[in-house]
Amino acid sequence: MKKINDISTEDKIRKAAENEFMKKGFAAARIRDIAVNAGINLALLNYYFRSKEKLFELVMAEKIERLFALVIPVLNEKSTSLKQKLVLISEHYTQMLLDEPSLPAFVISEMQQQPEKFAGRIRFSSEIMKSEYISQLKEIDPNTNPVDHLISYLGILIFPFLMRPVLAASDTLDDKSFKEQIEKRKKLAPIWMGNILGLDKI
Amino acid sequence: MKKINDISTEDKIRKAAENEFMKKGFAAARIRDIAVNAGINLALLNYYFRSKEKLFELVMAEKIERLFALVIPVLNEKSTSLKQKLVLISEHYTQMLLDEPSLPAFVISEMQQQPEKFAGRIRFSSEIMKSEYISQLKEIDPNTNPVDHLISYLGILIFPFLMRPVLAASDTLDDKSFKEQIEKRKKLAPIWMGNILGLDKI
DNA sequence: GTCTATAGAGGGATAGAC
DNA sequence: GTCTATCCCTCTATAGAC
Repeated sequence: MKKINDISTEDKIRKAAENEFMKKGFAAARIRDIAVNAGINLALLNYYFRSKEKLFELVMAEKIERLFALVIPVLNEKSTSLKQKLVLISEHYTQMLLDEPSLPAFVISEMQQQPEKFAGRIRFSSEIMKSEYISQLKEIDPNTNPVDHLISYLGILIFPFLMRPVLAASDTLDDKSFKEQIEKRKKLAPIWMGNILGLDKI
Repeated sequence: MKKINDISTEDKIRKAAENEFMKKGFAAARIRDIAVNAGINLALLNYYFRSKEKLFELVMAEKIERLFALVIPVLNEKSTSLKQKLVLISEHYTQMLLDEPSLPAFVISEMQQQPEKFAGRIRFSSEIMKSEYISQLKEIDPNTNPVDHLISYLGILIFPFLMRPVLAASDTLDDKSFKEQIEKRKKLAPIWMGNILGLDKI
């Protein structure tokens, strides 16, 4: 038992596991390294979490939530206009991604490599189809495909973070100028999406 | 020595390596499995390619080329309009991605996990900045950021393939309906990008 | 060029003392 | 709860016969 203000051993391991898995992915991650970075040893890690797999699933569940659940409350909000929703989504995602830039690549690559693990865990379009956002979109254009548009919007917002290694390899793109570029895109993205949806024509 | 029409051992290994690396990523891939799927054994694989690392780099180099180089000739073409370039990019990428749907997730995740290997290999924005596409874009709006727009466009085109496991997990999205959706997006994407760039206002 | 056999290292997991 | 020591398996890579 630790002092109340101390970080519990369990949380230290969890935190170290996040770093390791996010940096190297499941297959390349070493639970030995997680233990060292948590300041404990291998046996104790297994005492708390039973196996590498179980520890990974815990981390992953939280990351998925963080990546996808962000958008749901915004889409459901009754008091905001479509335009406002676009602005809010851009702001929320940009902030979260600047805080955790490698989150999308991590989730995407693990989803690709072990889709079994995600079977029950993602409820995406069902929640979206019932949202306020859909109603507002249908008002503008009854034939529109809302999931399609949302994918495009998330692509615009998230893709720069996936391409960052490419940009960094060709340009000399340091942290500062990347962040500047992202801040500009944060403002532009809802306008672009408005153009796609034809919002200015109303 | 094989018959001329036979696939050489080297190519059999290469092909099997592609499958294995694309499916599991570098860290989880097993050269034993590559050897088995190539119809040979482990020792022979090392005889041809020296090491797992070297084999991987060969595969990766080709995949990067396939993913990024596709867009360069289109951007450089002097005889096509901006609108036509958008259509061509959409068509080329859609066709390539339908042919090899897991290519982007593979490249992105390996880039993230081992950026060292890509240092010299990607020349992206330098080639783009000199292209015909840039001149045409500057005519419309001298203040536009062409790399930014290109990232958005590639995001729109590529992101659905990265999200596919998500879509498959929530909907029941089979191969056929995914392909239909992509074919629709192929036609819509250049229009959307035209809206973003304000092409219809000219 | 192609094989069998094995060296050699590293990783996940557990036994058992404290 | 936490540690040290170790088991045991799997993987890459190579030696050496054919």
